[in-house]
Amino acid sequence: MPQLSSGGGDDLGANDEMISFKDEGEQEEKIQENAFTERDLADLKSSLVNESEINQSPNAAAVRRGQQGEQRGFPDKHREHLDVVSKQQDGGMYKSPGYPGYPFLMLPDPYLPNSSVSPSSNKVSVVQQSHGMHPLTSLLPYSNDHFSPSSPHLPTDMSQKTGVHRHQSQDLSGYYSLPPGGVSQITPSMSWFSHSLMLGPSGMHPTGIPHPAIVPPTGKQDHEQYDRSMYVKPQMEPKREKEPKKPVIKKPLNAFMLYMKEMRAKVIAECTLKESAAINQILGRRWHALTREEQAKYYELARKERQLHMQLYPTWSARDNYEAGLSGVAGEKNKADWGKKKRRKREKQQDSNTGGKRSAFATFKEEAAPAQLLQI
DNA sequence: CGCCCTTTGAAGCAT
DNA sequence: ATGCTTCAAAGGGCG
Repeated sequence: MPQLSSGGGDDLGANDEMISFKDEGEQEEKIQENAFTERDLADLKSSLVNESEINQSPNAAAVRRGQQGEQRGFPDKHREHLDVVSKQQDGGMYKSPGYPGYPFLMLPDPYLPNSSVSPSSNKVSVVQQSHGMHPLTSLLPYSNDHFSPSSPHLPTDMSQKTGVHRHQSQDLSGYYSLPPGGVSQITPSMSWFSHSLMLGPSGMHPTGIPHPAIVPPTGKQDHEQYDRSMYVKPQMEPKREKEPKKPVIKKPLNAFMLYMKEMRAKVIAECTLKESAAINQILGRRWHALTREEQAKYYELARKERQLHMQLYPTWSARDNYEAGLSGVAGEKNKADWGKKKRRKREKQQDSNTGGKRSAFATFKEEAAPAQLLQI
């Protein structure tokens, strides 16, 4: 996470990051900044008054987030808050989940332990949603009641302590049919997860059907790729003859990623841009413009995804994907590649510090009249 | 073909 | 403890 600016004054941290952007969208930027500064006081107050405003004070939600510093502080604060909340709800987190619509809670009965699952339903679910449509999207728009304990869908024994244990709970395995040894055998990755939740238990279905989350370790995995390879054409892998590569369990999506997934399509529709880098910039700005309450929804979702991810893959570590890289194979070569990548990044940073050449994309941004984007 | 770009946040690693 | 790095998604651009 972006390091919290320790109150170091610049709270518009984004400014630095957005310099080139600012040129283009100065007007909009100003408007937004003003709005932020205006909100600052109120924001500060509200945060001092009650960090649980999310649940308790809808009005406070109107208070928008302030400058970057505070914005950056929020997630942590909020996380604390969420922890508190989850502690409060504990024992009840999955018993009475805050999000009725959360995939976790959307497990269709057929996927519950004693139910049978029709292959067809599985197949359908498996199809990647139209791009930009995160499976979670269906949960959104969230309403306040997303935060109110309510769902009866989950078994009481799903409850857990806030600090989610890394070991497999019996209950879960019951629901997700995790193989006893674990994770290495099931490898849904996160789209994964949301998918799995909607589909039913786990990437590896009780029936043994793999999940789209299981990312083939063949370089950049996109959904299409694993949707196809994992579900549609299981037999269509001529290359695969080599040796079964270890699938990659992907990182759970963080709040912003979830937000992006949901909003991307919308943004793309609103402006005709397709370039992800540009879209992401817009989304980043929009993210900052969200109210705390709005963001809280995503933080909460992300937290739940992480928890479920931990439960599904107790032994998984983000580190696995470090060394494995996108290839999914943790070998010497990949370690080497990893090193290269690392080096590249450092070089890049040095470059930018020393006023290195600008990226082609920067140029694109300037030329592409981002005013259009900024409006969005 | 495969990396880059771009965003934020989580997690791992290095100091 | 703090700061840096990588990786999550996405898809056009580019060498």
